[in-house]
Amino acid sequence: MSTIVWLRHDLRLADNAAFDFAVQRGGPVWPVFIAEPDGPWSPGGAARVWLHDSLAALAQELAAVGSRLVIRQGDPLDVLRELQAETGATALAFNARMEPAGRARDERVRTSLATALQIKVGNSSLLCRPDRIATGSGAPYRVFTPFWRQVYASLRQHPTLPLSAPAQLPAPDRWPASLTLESLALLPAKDWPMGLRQQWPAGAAVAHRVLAAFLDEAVDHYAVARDFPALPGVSRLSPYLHNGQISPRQVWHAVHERAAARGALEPSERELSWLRQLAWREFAHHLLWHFPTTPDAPLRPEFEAFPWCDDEPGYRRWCRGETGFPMVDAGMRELWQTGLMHNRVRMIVASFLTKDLGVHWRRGAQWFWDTLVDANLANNTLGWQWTAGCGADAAPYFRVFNPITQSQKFDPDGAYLARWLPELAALSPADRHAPWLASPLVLKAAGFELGRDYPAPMLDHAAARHAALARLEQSKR
DNA sequence: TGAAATGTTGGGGCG
DNA sequence: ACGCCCCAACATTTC
Repeated sequence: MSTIVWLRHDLRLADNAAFDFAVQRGGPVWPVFIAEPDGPWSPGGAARVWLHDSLAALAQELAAVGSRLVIRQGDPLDVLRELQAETGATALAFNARMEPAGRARDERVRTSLATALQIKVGNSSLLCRPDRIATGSGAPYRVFTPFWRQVYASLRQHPTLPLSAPAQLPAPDRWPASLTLESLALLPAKDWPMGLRQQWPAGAAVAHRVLAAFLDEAVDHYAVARDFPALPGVSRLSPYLHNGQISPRQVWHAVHERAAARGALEPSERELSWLRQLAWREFAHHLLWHFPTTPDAPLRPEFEAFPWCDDEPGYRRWCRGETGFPMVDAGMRELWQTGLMHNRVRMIVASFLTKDLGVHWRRGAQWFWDTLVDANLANNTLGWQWTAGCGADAAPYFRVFNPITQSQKFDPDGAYLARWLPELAALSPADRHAPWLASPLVLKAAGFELGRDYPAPMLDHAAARHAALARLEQSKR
């Protein structure tokens, strides 16, 4: 009796069905991570850095329970075959992936190795398996609210506790060879903001501290504070959820424990407003599962022929945060420097790219994929199709964000703008939202020159909005 | 999980 | 006292 545990997006010991299976079964356990050849949606630059640090943390966690992390590289099926031959393992356990390429590969591994190994496929990355939830007519959900209602009802009816972490993992007598983490070359050679790694200490223990701090200090204000990017109003758990350093079930359970601690049977409205966001993650995976072409193709087929603009210079200015619209640029610079962008700002920059610039949402999705630490195919696809208006439960195409109004509304004192655009800090908070509208005398007095210290706006928003609506009209015909 | 255009209402200044 | 205009505030429609 011995088990290979193949780890991917479940880099934790607790609430991990694969480890649970291996320990229940008894005998030595070989935890293995396999770096795969680059495919179309293989991890982007920021995600690779994050993966590097996450694997290092996992190796330490494994060492603490008497085990190790075996690192290999190559086609997973070949590598797993080799490992079986080397170790004599009799079982393989892993947690199912939800994105199209991962599902196909899992299926290939499962069927190819089924005769040689006992295989356990767990489900530890979602609260609700996408194939176990459907509308009354049996179709997949395309609208969030009814989806959420069903998820909540079913979890309330069948609450499940997170699995506990094994206190000890039985080690084999002899460890197979392992690559070093460094040899995977996940860290870029140069030119990457080092702030990124300081922002995101990796590991399950950190993830649980982040969660605990959020529940202590912020969850009760979340419903309001989450829209104000200058405030510490959001959990910042998404990178940990993506890698599985914390599981959604652990998060769900922690909120229910918090409610139980004050004698409540159910979470408060405020706590639910946050769990609702966790359910958006479920919804995104639900959609990706049932509509696997959506990373590249619009869910709503009428958008296949949409007249997107090929504005390459505009796209580059957007990427660099040099559009001249402070709220857009602040978000893009936060993204580049930290690997994360506040969700409210994500909607604003995404609207700017797809509506004001008219650039295809896939270009934006690709940039986010390369720069986000929490880059996740399901969430990224949902978010971009939502903004572009071509997805499930999407904002109608004509819903165009005004980057100035949004800025005034959600960063009224300009603190977020000043944080990421220090060149605007000398201006009064009111003038930061649209410096080209400020009085020239005031700008001069502040020693600020538009075009020198900060770019002039690259377009006229009102005109861009009309052009966007005209493109919609054009695509209808 | 918008924003702009357009419509309606009501208070107050004024002749 | 009255009608008229202005305009802010709010509501509705439209993109």
